[in-house]
Amino acid sequence: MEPPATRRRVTIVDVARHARVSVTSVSKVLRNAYGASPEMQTRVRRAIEELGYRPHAGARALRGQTYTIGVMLPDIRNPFFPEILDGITASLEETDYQVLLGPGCNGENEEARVTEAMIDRGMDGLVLVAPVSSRAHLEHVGTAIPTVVVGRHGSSPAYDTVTDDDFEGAALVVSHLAGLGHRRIAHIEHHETDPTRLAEMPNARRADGYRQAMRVHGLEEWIDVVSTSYTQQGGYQGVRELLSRPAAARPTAVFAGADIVAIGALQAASEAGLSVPGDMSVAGYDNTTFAAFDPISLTSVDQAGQEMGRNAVRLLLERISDHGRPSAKVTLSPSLVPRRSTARPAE
Amino acid sequence: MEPPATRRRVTIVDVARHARVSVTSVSKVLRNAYGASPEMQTRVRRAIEELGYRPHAGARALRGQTYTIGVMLPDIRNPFFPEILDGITASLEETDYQVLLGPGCNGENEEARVTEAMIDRGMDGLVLVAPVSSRAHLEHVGTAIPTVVVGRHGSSPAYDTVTDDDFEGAALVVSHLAGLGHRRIAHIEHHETDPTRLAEMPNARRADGYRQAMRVHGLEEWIDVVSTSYTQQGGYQGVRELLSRPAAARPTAVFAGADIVAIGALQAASEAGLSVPGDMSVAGYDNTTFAAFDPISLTSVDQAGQEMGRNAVRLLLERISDHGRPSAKVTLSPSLVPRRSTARPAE
DNA sequence: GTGAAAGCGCTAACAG
DNA sequence: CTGTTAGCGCTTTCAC
Repeated sequence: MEPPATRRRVTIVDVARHARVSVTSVSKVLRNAYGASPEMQTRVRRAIEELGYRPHAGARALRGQTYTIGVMLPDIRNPFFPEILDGITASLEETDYQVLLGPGCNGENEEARVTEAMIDRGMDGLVLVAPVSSRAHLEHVGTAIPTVVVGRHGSSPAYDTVTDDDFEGAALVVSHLAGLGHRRIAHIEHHETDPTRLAEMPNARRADGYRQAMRVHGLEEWIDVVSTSYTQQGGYQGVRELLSRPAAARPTAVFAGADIVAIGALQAASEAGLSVPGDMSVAGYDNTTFAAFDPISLTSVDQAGQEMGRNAVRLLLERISDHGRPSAKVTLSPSLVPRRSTARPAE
Repeated sequence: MEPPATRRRVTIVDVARHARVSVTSVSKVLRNAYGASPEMQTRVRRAIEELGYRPHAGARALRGQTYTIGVMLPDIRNPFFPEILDGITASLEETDYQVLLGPGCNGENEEARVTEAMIDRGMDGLVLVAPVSSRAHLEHVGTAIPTVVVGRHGSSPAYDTVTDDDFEGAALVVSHLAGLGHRRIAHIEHHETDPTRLAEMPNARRADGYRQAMRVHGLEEWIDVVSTSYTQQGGYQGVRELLSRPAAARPTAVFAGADIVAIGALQAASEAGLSVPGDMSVAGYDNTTFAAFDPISLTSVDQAGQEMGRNAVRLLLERISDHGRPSAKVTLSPSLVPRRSTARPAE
């Protein structure tokens, strides 16, 4: 089966000729720019319609905008991130902007490859969700192109920031569990050593929030953090480690730093013959659809991902239209969603 | 905090000047084109390195390639699709190509918006995963730009195709359940009315495969298809409907057309007080990480998503380098992964 | 083997 | 309000 040949693209010149106007006028109509009479507008729009014209983004990139927003998600498998994405795409739906995503990244090198690819493709703005890159790289990106960093603490003049109050979110979980009567509450965190990330990444803030809340509730002596990673595997290993201890040192409740971690934690508990919440309470973070899944029914912290996405777009569009405006930071408040995976500890 | 000003980009002219050669030579080195001496190559590469030059994709788009591959995924929440994506990105890792994803689509209009945006951005090739668009639109896309359609049956001269043998996959499930002694095996499908999609979409093929396999096993009289959708909600509704029947007409096993459907099915069974597999066996399709999750342990069909992605890239690169080559179709064989959610029916 | 120059489709400065 | 035109950064003839 021979593939059919491709036809030449319709250009702005074709439209201008067909509408019997200049290319400038067509360009103005395309960009809703000032200085095109209503009748000219309708003529041009009709010609565009009739010819099926669409502007070539590459050509636009050389002179102006491409009407493209790049979004970088760290892990497409983590069910929390689609929420942010939904907020972003919904906000952009009625505009001329198009969203394109980078493929999942794990590590600074891949992030750099993706962000640079987006810059090279003349994108008008970037939304970076929970990037792990160094502060210096983020500022490099923010300097080259309007950028919003989502889900990372610490602000910069070079980019805007939208974040959840992870410190408070962790406190909500600890308060909930302490209120149920738990004392030995353990936390499974994503291991972090880099000093910048230790200060800025959500996982580090959740661990800090956990420690602080434990102190506030007078549970200082039970502070118990297991360092693995924010993956299913990390949760599994974390609970295995907790269960390998002498019975008296085992926690009655586990606060997993993310729902995906809680999944692995539940798996390890199940394999060890423990019932949840009978033998052990488990709480997560992100309030993903998985947490709401009835047979699991995981207590979790809701971060309002869509709201984060909407805010990111608002800031980004503001900055695109005014490159000079001072950088801004938006912090949203999380809320706890109690479900059946947490209950009073056994006597 | 005032954002710092952006510097002018390094261009090919800067590189040429710095290396004391012509822009033509630099261009040749960039594209590994014929006609550049080894010493010229090293000089140019050194200049590129020293200046931190990266070619502007928009400018390239006007004359040649952009080294960008667009991937359209139908639903970022379905955990099967990341597998395909992994196969794609892994195959492209060592090349100069960059992958960009379209945001999740639901419906023909959104798909058209995304595919056209990708064409307008001068992408070199497209991988469309389980698109719902009309055949005509797919051919329109395939005519404009090298395209591989993944997970959809029916081939075309305008694009290449990679697909799983969904018909066989469904048969594997039915054979497994029939082998366990089940007679009343129900199937939850994604409702489809469009004639093209009825012939080409995987969900329709799975339903056909189910019916055919039931006949082969002499279970014709128990054929029982519930039409909902390939979502968690669809699975939930499907089982609710099955359970609303008189006891004698209820199935002892349910074949959900996708793991995400099985999730909802399990939820409905759980709410109805049924144990799985004690009171009802449940099987899915896609072998997602969720299926392997121990507390669930869902019997499922493995589609080798990464293999699909790798094949898609291979076909795409072939076609990019030879637009005229006849279109190809690759069909992969699925395999069954039995787990604890299926067992012999109760007496 | 190397380089000068045309031109891809668009935007924006400028002239009318 | 409308049109002419230079030029964005690159690839690609076509001379040399």
